[in-house]
Amino acid sequence: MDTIARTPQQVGAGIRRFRRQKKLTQRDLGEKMHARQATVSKLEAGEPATQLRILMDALAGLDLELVIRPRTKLTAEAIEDLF
Amino acid sequence: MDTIARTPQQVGAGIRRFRRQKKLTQRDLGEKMHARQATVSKLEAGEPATQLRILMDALAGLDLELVIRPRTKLTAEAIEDLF
DNA sequence: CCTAAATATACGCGAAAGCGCATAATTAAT
DNA sequence: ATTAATTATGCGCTTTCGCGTATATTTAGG
Repeated sequence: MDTIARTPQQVGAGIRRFRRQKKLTQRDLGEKMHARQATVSKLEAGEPATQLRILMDALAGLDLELVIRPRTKLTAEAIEDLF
Repeated sequence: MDTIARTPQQVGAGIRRFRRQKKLTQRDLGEKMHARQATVSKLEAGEPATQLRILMDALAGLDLELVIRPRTKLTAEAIEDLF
């Protein structure tokens, strides 16, 4: 359900997962957050220079939020999530 | 303990909170993540154009991770965290 | 108080974002 | 197989990063 992310790639993958779960296209999400489809594409690809604003706007558009917390010891299940 | 973030400002505030908890200066964190003290300053200030790479490097430097999850209904306690 | 430490801010630079616009390339559906 | 839908990429442009370097400004200690 929740997604753990430690790299830009994992952040992008998480966004994509939730977007698809809500049956939205990149264009749909882009409109909600006033960004181009191409920008959503780069975010989901894990482009490391993506701006924080883009990430937070995407999260808002998907009704998601971030939690910042100490790194957890990875369980077998969590390790799967990283791939 | 964990920090909820829905805006760049809240992300920055969370980073700052954890950094101070670990008794690190912006310079210390900057060295760990190969970034300037000034860059850490902007991240913590919630500069919305901060790059995702900078955020993830800071989290790694503080041994933190992100969780992406559906927005929660805010409890009284969580509301406090947002300020 | 005074000073040292920590944080915020500034300038010039090269690199790259996100933009509008447009089009490949890939995937899904019939 | 075809076609439609979705996603990835490209170009020229403006904007802003993060960098090195340096300096205000604020905060914490003695």
